[in-house]
Amino acid sequence: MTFGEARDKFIHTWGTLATQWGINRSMAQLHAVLLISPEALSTEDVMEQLQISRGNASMNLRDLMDWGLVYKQLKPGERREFFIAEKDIWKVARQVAKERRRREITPVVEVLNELKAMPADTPEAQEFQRVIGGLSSVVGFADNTLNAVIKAEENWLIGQFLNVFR
Amino acid sequence: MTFGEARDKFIHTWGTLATQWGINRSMAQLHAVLLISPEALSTEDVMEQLQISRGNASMNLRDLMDWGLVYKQLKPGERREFFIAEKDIWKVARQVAKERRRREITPVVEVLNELKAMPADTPEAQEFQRVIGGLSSVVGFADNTLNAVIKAEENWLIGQFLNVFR
DNA sequence: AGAAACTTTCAATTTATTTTGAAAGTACAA
DNA sequence: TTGTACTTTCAAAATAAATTGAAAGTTTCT
Repeated sequence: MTFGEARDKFIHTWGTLATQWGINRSMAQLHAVLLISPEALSTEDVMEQLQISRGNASMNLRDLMDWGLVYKQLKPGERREFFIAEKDIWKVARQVAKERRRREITPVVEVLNELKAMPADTPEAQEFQRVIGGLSSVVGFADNTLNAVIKAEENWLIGQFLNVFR
Repeated sequence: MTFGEARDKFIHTWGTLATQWGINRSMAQLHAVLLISPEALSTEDVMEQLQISRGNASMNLRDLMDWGLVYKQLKPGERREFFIAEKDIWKVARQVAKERRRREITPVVEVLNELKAMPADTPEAQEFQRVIGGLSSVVGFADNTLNAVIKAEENWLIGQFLNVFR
């Protein structure tokens, strides 16, 4: 396997994983390209490397910046903008955990808490409360796990689950 | 809020969360309906409650059974099939963790390991290896966390992250 | 064997998401 | 203030995903 093949395989694999978890493929692939690039890249660069349009690149780069995963870099004497990815992978993980928690988990926790306040006065309502309660603890676990990632030091996290292996 | 409104809100919220994490909305809503139903439901029942077609119901019920989240139940004297959801929510969580790990995480771990074997003989290849290495440990953490859910007792899991809160 | 009561499949359709590309916008230089 | 070199926006087009519904399949009963 040549380096080019390895790079393409990585970009492809990362895009596939992303779509399976509800993230836009182009955004993930753009991120992958920037992650493995030693230098900052221009919009033209990523357009060419991924064969995507200017509009697509512009919008997804902006989303990546919103997620705190990519920074704009201005080079002196250059009018166009360059982009560079956050290189600390654990910081990337913390950032993703933070955003997904904020956007997706927190709203669900709020709805579940609201629903918990409903009376359990019929068999249906009783079963409903049982399910809401159970899901609350599962979602709470997910929420806490994301929180752990957000707040944790890298070493603590890596160690945290090593015992699971042996 | 009436019970009907609460039920609808739950079904809607669950469907939204699912799509955000790459799971089909109908499948999640079908699951929600079965979860909160005290008795097993027929295909007709769920078709009516969610206003979906027979084909849609049939395919998604099959998927739910493939995921190990729903069981077929035959009633004596009834020709048609009834469906009942796994009621132990932590078992549901274990099952989902197991399936997503198997379908989505494991293949990525394999590709990352394959890519790790590439030489780091140029600046590009060196940066590439740095990224692959970092992602391996992040994906490894996710993999271990899912594994913990899969293997753990409910009580252990709930306790595991309580310290994060205080 | 045939009919009744159901379930499954899948090509066609609909809906949702992503992508494009050109117009509009912005910033700088002359 | 005009031109140049860019970036952003967004309506339209393309693509992907989900859904439908009717035909085909299955099982059970007579």
